[in-house]
Amino acid sequence: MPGPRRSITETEQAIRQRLGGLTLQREAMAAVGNIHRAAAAVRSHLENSVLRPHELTWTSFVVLWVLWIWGEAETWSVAEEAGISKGTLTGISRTLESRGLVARSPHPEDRRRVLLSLTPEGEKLMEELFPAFNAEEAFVSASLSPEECLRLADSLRTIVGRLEEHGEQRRRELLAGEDLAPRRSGRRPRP
Amino acid sequence: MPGPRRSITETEQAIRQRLGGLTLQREAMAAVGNIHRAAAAVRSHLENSVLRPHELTWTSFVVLWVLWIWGEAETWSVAEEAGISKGTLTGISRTLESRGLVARSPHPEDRRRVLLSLTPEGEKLMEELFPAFNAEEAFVSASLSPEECLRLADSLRTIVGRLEEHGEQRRRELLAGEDLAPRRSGRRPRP
DNA sequence: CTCTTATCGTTTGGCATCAAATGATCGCCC
DNA sequence: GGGCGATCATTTGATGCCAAACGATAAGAG
Repeated sequence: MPGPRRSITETEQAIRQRLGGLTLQREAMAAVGNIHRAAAAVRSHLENSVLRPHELTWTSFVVLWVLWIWGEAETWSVAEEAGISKGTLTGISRTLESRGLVARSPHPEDRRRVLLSLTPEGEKLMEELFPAFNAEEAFVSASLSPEECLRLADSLRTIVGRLEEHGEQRRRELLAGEDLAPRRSGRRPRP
Repeated sequence: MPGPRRSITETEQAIRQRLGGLTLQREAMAAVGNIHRAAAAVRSHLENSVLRPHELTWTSFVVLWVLWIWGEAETWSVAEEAGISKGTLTGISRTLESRGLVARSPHPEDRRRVLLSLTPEGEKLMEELFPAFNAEEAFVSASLSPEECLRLADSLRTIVGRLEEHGEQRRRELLAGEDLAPRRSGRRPRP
């Protein structure tokens, strides 16, 4: 563990000094700033504890989880439920299929679509893994009371819901006047 | 926008059905499950609104932010403050340096270390960009009252603090008996 | 001084991730 | 039933990201 670490409180004091003159939404800044930090910390902890022996990443676990909860489902729906893009899901599900945890089958009525489901081994893994995963969820939030956990979850849901509902329009408004440089990422059109 | 989307509440009903027989920490699950979701949503919104015209990712913005708040700092400290690994910071700071936003200078007393700081252009950018960034932080959390924002931030800080304090020991305990396969990622020892 | 050990930042390998392009297939209209 | 646009999963290219290996330097022991 490296030496002198600045506490979060110290950080916020430094911010206050630096921004003393500016009007700003301090509450919003505190909330948003900590969401990403907490997400990274929790993800790292879970990947390096319960998921590590099974060589699963956070994302591949979430995909298994979605299939466990919802049963057989179409890929676009799994991607949305897991919060990843369809392209990412293609890679993840290929990996999980090669490990025998996930099965892919063609949609009976539409050959463009693909259905994903857990194999029996996948089910077995989740039945064994999920209690351990949940125990770690409990560990990371053990300093909060159940009521605080629910309030936390509720606030986060509110934010997600707001972005799902109004985010796209907001971005359109903000970027209306801009002419954006083409993104670096993404496939190039063939010449 | 794709068609029938399952609401979060529907999801949680399905979970209850699937896990009806298992004892589990539902509050913890709700909290952890939503942290990652909210973080991804917020990050995506900010990258695709205020950060997009400046071609900054979330992470590179955070690095600029840390340097803006703390001034000149050593790389390990910036990495920790930004919540990324040293290796990632190397790439980020190289990019930011090539764009003239960040300067690197050798430590006066130890030639292994490197000091990072904002260039005047970097400073100028942050003075202009931060208010817009903060306005979007306010937008994403506008459905919450200031008190709810503070409570949210506080709960998240509690989780981060707990993991910083007890996470490593917990992982050691959990993995004590396991013999882990070597990780897929990471540099290979030369033969 | 020489040797060893610790500690920097950087490099490297592998996966995750996204968005746009792409090809396959479907639905519809005439 | 032939064609045309919409919609699906996949491919592709670039970047983000981590952890371990690595080279350079510092600090300590004898």
